[in-house]
Amino acid sequence: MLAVARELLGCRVVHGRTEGVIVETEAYHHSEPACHAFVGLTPRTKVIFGPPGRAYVYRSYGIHVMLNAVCEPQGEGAAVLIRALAPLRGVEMMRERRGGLAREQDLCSGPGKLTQALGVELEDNGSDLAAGVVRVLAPAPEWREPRVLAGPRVGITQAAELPWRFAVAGDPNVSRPRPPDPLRASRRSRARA
DNA sequence: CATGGGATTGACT
DNA sequence: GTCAATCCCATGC
Repeated sequence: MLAVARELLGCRVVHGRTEGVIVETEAYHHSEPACHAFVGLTPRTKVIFGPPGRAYVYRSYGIHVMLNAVCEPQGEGAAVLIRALAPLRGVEMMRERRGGLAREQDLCSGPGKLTQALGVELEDNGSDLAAGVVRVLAPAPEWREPRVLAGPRVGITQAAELPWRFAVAGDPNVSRPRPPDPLRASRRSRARA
């Protein structure tokens, strides 16, 4: 599951004529309390315990739609939350859906933002990410093996210490707060000293 | 059937 | 930095 969260970085998400490159993910597993599947098998968590390669889509805080990729074999509750994309295609459509924002890096820089920009709906819950309305495709050559930063997950109160958030280093579309980049940090401390 | 919490965002101070 | 918006669903009476 952690390997999947890393490998999804650089992959593309396609919905209709809109497409983006995944630059930030978070892993969740039924063995830890931040995961919806922690409570066991219920109508809500059924998809997370189901076969891998499906979309787990749900509404958060009554407002935002979240998109996850289910992983691990059926019976094991694990999913990777897709937290940010680099817009690739259909940028004008994304802008319209997001309310005409000017900056491209504000279109998909958060889990609720990217579903709004792509038009992902709650009805996409349980759909096949290889053949459904929402698809995940292999990375383009230039997005293979990006430099990856890991850090604690965002916006949770349970199991907050697990470093299960992954982001492409230096990408402007990564949501805030950004995981610290060791290279930049060392340069800054050198400049200060 | 009523209640409460949550993997967020944007507007405001 | 704070705060409200807003709804699905698990849980408890």
